Amino acid sequence: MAPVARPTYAVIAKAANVSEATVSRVLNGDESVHPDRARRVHEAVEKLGYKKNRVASALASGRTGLIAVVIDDDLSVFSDPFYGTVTSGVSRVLMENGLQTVLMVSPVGASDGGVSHYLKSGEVDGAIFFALHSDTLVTNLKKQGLPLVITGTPHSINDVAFVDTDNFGGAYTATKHLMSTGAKKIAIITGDIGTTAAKQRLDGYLQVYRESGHVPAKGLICEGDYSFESGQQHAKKLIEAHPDIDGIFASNDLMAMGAMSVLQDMGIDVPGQVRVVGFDDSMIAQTARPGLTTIRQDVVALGEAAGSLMIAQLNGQDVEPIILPTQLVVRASA
Amino acid sequence: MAPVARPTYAVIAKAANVSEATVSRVLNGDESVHPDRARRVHEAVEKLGYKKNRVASALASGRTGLIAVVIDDDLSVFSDPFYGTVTSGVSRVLMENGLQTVLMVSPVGASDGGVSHYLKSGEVDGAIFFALHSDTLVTNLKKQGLPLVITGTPHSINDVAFVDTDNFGGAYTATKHLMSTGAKKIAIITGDIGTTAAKQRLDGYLQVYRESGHVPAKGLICEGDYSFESGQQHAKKLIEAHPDIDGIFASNDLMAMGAMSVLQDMGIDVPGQVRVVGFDDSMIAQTARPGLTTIRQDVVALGEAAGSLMIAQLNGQDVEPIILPTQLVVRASA
DNA sequence: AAGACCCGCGAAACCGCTTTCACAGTTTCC
DNA sequence: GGAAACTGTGAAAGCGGTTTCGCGGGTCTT
Repeated sequence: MAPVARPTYAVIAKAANVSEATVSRVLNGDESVHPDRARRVHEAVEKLGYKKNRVASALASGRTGLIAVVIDDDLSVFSDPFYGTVTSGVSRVLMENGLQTVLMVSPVGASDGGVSHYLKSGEVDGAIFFALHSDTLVTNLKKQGLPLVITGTPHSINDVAFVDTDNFGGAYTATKHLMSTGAKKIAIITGDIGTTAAKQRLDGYLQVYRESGHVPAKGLICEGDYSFESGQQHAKKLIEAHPDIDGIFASNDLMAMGAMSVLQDMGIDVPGQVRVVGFDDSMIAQTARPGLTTIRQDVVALGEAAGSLMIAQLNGQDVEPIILPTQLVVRASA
Repeated sequence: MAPVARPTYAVIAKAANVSEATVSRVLNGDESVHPDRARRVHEAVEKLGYKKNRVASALASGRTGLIAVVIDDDLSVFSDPFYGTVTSGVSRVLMENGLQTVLMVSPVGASDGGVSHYLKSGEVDGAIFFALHSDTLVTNLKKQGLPLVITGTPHSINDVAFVDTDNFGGAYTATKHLMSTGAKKIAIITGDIGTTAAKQRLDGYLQVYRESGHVPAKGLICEGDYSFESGQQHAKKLIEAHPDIDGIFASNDLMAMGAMSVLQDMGIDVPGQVRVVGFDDSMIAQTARPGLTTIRQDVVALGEAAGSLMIAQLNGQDVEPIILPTQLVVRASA
């Protein structure tokens, strides 16, 4: 396979006139080697173009230099750029620290099955999960001492590192913005309420109402599922039941777009009659007509945060959850 | 780290009362072991919950079970869901074949640098590249005998496996559709012409003209760069220079959306006065108003094809490029 | 000045699996 | 009936690093 046999410690050791143990020490940054010898080793490495065999290194040391990124197949990996974007952020940070990203797109399910086995086999030094419906696998791995990071706030586990967007704050800002532009009767179309993100966004919305001293009228809170279609359906129902609605906060851009399309079809002016705010600041928010006012979350930064949390854990540091701020992006829709 | 020491061959061998060599044979599907002994091994494996240590296996056999997916950092990884989607398709196929995906998002550049080193170090059994600007690294690796697959048609290399969408056919269909719905003067906004995909789509467009016996008027061919803004700019210029244009084929949905937004701003009816067709059938095509007529490419299938081409090569089979068909999706814009 | 320590370094064991090699025990063939 | 050709199997030598252990020599104590 490889046309040129790559040099090994044996070769370097001979060239530098030291033992293999010393080569190992030098290459792993052991300070206790005499500078002269260290220099000789470095020169030999340089001259022979030596590159450590990571596999052999992994076997001997027990550290593979691989971090798994596990994406549940249930999630809408195929339509939502979110996962790819976060993962690229993760990957970059890991790479800068000499680690590689192993991507596992698979039904995660119970604590057996392929993914689980793989993770338990010690073939990775850590794992980064995306928001999962079940926590069992994670608790399981946690018990095994595998460094873990979760992207998205976990349901029940509280002793595991995680990163998330400030969903509450973002939703709060969005709703507040609707009010401050004059909306009085504001509906919310939530995401799949099984996700913590959807719950937190709903809470942010409710908080604004609470502070205003009012209570959202019955039926103003609709449970969507993050899809375009659910945005359409709920918008329709909302308008029929409450023709005087003047604001809609959708928990993601896609549902916001669905809602806008229905409103426009019904001849309702956006933002004249009804203001609409989404969440994500995805591509569709930018290309929409009218441009969709929305809450931007920095998805790359989310991935990078997840990566650094992993690095920190591998270095034995204690880690705190990271919550990233959001930003209101005002366009034409509200 | 691991709370429970995992069993090794030594343990299995003792339990099954055979040698370690035999355990290895059984676990690697060597037929020449007596069924009774094989059964004993399997029972021991089952009972002790044995799982092979892939690292040790990799060291001894030289096969890591890892395939790299290399995405050039130049590419718009962050905005375009394309890469994530393809990669998830790749990952699924590889996983089904007992391989893992190592994701490398990095500036690929010359034939040295991190990625290059990693790939040359024999730490992966193969690599899948996304369309790259430079072919040098690939030719280099090819020479080393590393199994390679390229997603997207490569520029110059012709002895390397690749998968691609039928860009020519898709563009041909798109343009033909514009003509068949009555458009006479059809412009094209191409993608970054440095990419083969953009070239092929342009060729498809030209082919329709050629067959119609006409020649596209000067200035009907604009070189965009796949961005929303470039769609806007070129649409504006086109309308100003040729007010009688009645069809625009944009090489991706994003530019098509840019064009549509400009047209609408100028008070030009789509599709009444100008018909617009995009390429990709991305989310924005579905959510656009009017819905964007476009060419669907099956991105997941593209990834799966890349994966299978890799598997085939690892099995020593000869492989042919795979070109996936496209499909016209008619919506309101044309 | 002698014992206690410390430091830098090499020998060698080890990580867990794969694969070669040789050896009995058969079977096949002339 | 004996040489030749197989067959199934275990012993052992790797794969290429990491890490423990102990040694020789220098430094510190007292």
